[in-house]
Amino acid sequence: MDGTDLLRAELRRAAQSLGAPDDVDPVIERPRDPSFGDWATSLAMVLAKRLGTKPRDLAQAIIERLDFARAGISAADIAGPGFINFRVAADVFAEGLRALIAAGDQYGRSNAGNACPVNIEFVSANPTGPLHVGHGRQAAIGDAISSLLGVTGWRVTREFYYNDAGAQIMNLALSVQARVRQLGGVDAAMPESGYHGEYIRDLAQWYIDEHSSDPNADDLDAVRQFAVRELRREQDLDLQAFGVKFDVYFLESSLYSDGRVDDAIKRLIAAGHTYEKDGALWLRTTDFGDDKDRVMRRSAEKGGEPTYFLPDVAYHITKWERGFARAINVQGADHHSTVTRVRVGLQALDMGIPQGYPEYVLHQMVTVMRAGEEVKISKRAGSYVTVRDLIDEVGRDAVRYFFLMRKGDSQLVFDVDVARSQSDENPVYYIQMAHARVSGIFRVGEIDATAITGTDVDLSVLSLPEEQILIKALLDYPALVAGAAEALEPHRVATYLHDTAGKIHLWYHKAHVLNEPEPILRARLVLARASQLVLRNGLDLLGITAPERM
RNA sequence: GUGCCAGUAGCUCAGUUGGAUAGAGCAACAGCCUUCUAAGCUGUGGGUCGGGGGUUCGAUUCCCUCCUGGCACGCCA
Repeated sequence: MDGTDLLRAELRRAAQSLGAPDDVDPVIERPRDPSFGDWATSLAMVLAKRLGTKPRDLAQAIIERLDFARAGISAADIAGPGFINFRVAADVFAEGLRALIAAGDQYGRSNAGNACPVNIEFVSANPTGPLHVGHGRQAAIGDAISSLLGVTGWRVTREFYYNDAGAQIMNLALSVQARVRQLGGVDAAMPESGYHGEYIRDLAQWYIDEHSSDPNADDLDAVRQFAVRELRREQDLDLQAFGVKFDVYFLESSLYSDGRVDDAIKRLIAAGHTYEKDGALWLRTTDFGDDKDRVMRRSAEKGGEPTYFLPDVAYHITKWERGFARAINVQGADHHSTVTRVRVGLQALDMGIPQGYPEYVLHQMVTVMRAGEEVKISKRAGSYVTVRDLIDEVGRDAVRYFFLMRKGDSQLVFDVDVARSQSDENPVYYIQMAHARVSGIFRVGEIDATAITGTDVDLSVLSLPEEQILIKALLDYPALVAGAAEALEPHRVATYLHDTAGKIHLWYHKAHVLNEPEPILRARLVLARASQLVLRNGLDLLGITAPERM
């Protein structure tokens, strides 16, 4: 509800009376320059050619057929090549502000999702090391998307998938084993593609401390379980420090232990899209648009094990069968190649899963700069910046905002030195400061903000340009949230908040509240309360705190 | 070679799904604290929207092509 529904309906009616087709859908937007009006439409320019008239003439004809009262406007005029600019009737803003405050922390919510269950998988780091900056970006984006879908009416499950089976885990176990033996004075070699991070040495030491009966780490299975458990614990601490909570932790190993991987093979074979070649079992993914067929199960001489893509398919079958009509995977762009394969694998089952299932939100890589040089992120080489490092250095709120302020599909340069040295000038403080300032009005004035309603207050005295601009921005919030949720783009919220915070600072600077004459005081308190609520709700979506004072 | 993403101010990035004079932050320069927080505000300078074609009333946005950077293309995960 952004208040344009009535206007849109009126425009449609007027256009149709002039011969426009039934499906005409007028685009209504904010004019670039606020002095043009409150809303604008390009309708006349879009329709002019089809109706065989000049844009400005058509605009005039449309205006003449508009019922201003029903559309909730007080004026309409033609500008430029054929725009129609509208002024909203004064009481529309006043009613909007009252509705905003009445909604409180519910302001911005909608019901687009209709309580439909949606699974959002993110982070899903292998338990082979601490979470690095790339995981941080993913955690911030995934959590924010979850929140966005939550407030737009979806029933959200946040899920973390542990790849705790397979070759990488074996690598991890062998790496720890080698370090244990080295600590014991044995000249043990690290595995070919082992993990060289410092934390492996720590793990080895802990293993020795806790397993006195196995000083040489001969029990590889015990080493593996120990390492996975400890690293999961570390990752949990990282996520906790970042304020991210998951509803479900799904273990890849469970897919094997409860037979779902085998089951997936049987179902794919039964569906008839498989064949054997060179001793391996293949899936004819080219039938579904892939550029080449994929191996599902290796040949005997290669071990006869399923390839990674099979548990991926089995895993996504569980999402579908657990009732998630919608599944969203937030992953780094380096996982791009899995998108087609997972979807194609699900299609090959012929079990009615939609073609675009699951949806993917791929974010581009994070480049870390330190001391003017790029830090290569490599778990195996052991050089990278962890999420915990960043949080310790610049704070949780700033890290969250930094990861969310850019579009996911552009690369992100995280300069650790800049983030640290300029933490006081990080944009997030600008937003939080706006919240602290309007909160300060209530604190200093000893006024209960929650008692503000706006009823019985004459809001027409909010006539400063800064006030009109701010009111419009606040009333845009629900549409902004709906758009960001639909596009799965939380950075829009970050951009909006920064923009709106600027309008609040401007207003705060220009217009005093306390000690003003009663009518102005009362009206401005309403605007302060509305500003506070929008900032608070928006920051909450991004997982960022809204301090009352700074 | 193929596919995906990106290229916008000195730097980092937005740009409401094709609209009006392309915007922020940082950096630079000049100002504003007896008044609810100066972590703020005001002003100045800064652009071939990577290049070239096309589509149309209108293109940073859509299509084609080329250039540059990133990622991915395995019986690795």
